[in-house]
Amino acid sequence: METKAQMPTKTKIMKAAEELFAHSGFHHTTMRAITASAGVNLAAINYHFGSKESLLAAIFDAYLKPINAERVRRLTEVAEKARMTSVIPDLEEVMRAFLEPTLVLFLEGAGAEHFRIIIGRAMSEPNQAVRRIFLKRVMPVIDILLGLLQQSLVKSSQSEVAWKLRFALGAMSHTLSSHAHHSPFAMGDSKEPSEIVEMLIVFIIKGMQE
Amino acid sequence: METKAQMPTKTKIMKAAEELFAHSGFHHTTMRAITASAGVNLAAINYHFGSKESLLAAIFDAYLKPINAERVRRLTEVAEKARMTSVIPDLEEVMRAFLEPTLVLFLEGAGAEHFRIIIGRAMSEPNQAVRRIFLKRVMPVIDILLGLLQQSLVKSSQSEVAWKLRFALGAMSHTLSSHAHHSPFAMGDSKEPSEIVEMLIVFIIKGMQE
DNA sequence: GCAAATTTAAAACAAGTGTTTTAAATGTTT
DNA sequence: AAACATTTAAAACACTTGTTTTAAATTTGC
Repeated sequence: METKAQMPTKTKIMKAAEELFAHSGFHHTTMRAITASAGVNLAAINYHFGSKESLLAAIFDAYLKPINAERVRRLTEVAEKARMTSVIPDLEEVMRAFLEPTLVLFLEGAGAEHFRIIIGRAMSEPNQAVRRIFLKRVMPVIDILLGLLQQSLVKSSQSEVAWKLRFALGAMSHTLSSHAHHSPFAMGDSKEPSEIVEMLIVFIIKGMQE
Repeated sequence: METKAQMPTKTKIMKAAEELFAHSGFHHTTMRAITASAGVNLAAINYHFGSKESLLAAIFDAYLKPINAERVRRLTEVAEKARMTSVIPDLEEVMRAFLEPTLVLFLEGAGAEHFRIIIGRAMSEPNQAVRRIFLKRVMPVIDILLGLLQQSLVKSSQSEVAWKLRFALGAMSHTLSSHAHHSPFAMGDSKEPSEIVEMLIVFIIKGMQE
């Protein structure tokens, strides 16, 4: 972490923490490692954020608030269209409304490359506090999504829909958190991020279809 | 953890560790918690296993050795059949040969209920040591599987096949590690484990198909 | 029965953890 | 200039971690 000379301390801390949380996980990343990497004083984290957990929550908010707003906006749009035309919402449209705002994390490698690993791992986090911080920010959107999916998948029971969504979220989170070090098998990196995202969406929609 | 009065200490430790690793993750589970739950002395882990990491490796071996043997047996069978009949291996047969031996962890709830959470989380583990222990035992089978998949998916490039497999493994690992506390959304538990497994396999095969 | 392996108890070790404190210095706002 | 917020330095705090040690007890194998 260089090139953050003129950033305010609070931002320097968040950027350094993102990188370290992504690389080593929440628990294994120490306050001292974060502040050392950020080039600030150890006490600065507690001064600005109150605690290590609140720092993570601040990072989640920074990324998830705009993403969630866009997810809700697009899901509402799909729901509205279905209501107006009296046709059940299209599965592909529903899933794209949820997936695409999330997967921009995969496309804009600039600042999001570390956070996408954090969020990709959050769902299966062993640490309960971390999981709680994550779920609190994601559950409301999942509820909206589930409601729409139950309309789209007319032949599937409520629990079948929920399981299909779980399979889909598993594929997505696993893809988000995949990076070189982490990869069980080297894949020809000939693929552009946009191609990977499109492959994932197609995979999920085909899998969910009745 | 009760009902392990007459077990040897080594077994008591492994069973207690399974439960705690599944519930709280590797890093967050302490040696003192394991030995207390097992009802044995703190020093017993280092006496029998040498270290905390070796204890985890022993747990992986106990489950993964028979599973891997069955996976290799079935994958070889499919490859042999394809060779004999001069027909490309069938995608569904290939994936079932890999998935079904794994997913028995989901069916036989008896002893495997904790380990399936451990293995489901292993792939996205932040802890590098844990990931290394896991990958060392899984990579050889993945290599065989990838080789067969590249024959089955004739229209897909090498990297497309690898990505499809990654999506599939994400869905699988996420399903394996799912349990009540961990669930972002309550799903009507009306589904039998065998139904869930079948839904997952169908989801994956449909998603991978060309 | 004897020797070896196992198990226990209790304590200590060395290192690392998040957090807090005190005091001084620096920056920003008004 | 004065008042306030920010940042630093350095140390300490209270606690937990995996591992090791020493010594005594118990069990097991031959």
